[in-house]
Amino acid sequence: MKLSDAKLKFIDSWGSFGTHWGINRTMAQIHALLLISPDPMSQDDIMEQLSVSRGNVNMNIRELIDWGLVERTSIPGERKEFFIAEKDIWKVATTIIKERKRRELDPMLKLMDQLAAVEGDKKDKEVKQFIETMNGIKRFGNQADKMLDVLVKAEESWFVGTLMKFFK
Amino acid sequence: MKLSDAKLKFIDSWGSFGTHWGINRTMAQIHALLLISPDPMSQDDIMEQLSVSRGNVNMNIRELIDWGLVERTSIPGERKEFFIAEKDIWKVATTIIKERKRRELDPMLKLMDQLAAVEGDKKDKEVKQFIETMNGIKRFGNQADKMLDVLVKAEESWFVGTLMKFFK
DNA sequence: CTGAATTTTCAAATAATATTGAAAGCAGGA
DNA sequence: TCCTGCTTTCAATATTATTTGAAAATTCAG
Repeated sequence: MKLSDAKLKFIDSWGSFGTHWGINRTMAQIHALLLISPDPMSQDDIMEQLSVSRGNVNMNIRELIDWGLVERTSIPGERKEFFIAEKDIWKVATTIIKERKRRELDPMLKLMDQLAAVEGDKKDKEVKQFIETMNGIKRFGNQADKMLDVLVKAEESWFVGTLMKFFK
Repeated sequence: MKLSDAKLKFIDSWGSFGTHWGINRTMAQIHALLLISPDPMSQDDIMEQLSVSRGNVNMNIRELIDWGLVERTSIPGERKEFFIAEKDIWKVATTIIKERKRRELDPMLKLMDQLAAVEGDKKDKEVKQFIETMNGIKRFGNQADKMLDVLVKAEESWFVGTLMKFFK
């Protein structure tokens, strides 16, 4: 397969992969494009490569920066802004985990805490099942939370070396 | 908070939580409803509680069964089918992990294998960065894959007891 | 300060996705 | 077999999410 085809295929797949995980297609595609680009790219470069509008690129780049996956950079002599992606996949993954945990898991667990305090007769099977479900989610969520914290803080080398050996 | 309010809140939140993870709102809501229901529910029960159409309930229930999160059951004397959700959150989570791994991670890694074999001069920085990115994703993906396999096979008690202690 | 280059915003248009509901399908009882 | 109650399908419709593009804002060199 030629590089140009492989690039297209990768960008396309990373895009659909993203949509299955609640990330919009263009954002994932821009990320893919920057991941495989050895040099910084401008908004115009991205617009051209992906055939999307300036506004779209602008918004999604901002989002990527917000997530900590992309950063602005400048090229001496150029007026435009350029962008570059974090290339270390381990860092990419831990960044995403950290952000999603903060944005979604943490608030969810907070809510479960409130809901587990529902009033009502704990002998009533409706009430009982509800509380049990909330507690189950809380328990699991807190475990996941702790585990992800450790994972995110761990160095890749430590993680791979020690944990993998431990695991089998 | 009253049980009725808490239920609504939970169903609603589980629904939006789902949409952030590539799961459709109604499917997540049906799952939520069944999770907190101590008794099996029929399609009609679900339609009524969530105010959605029969077709919608039917399709999403099928999907949930497909995922292994819900199963059909019957109530003696009743002609209708009833449905019940797996209540053990640990099992729910490992089922979801297993399925998503199979449906998304595994195919992605297979693709990366193909793409990493791109033809072209490995001295060329475009080719080099592309291959490095593919390899990075593969390496990470394979680790995640192995780790998730262990996780999915592990018993909750073992996992919590041993791994958590290890993790500190 | 001026104006050209660049970036940002956001209402409107478009595209993608989910939902409805009526018709078709199916299973069991009489 | 035919009827009845229930389930499934799917084209039409509605909803939600994404994208566009032109105007406004910003930046910066001269």
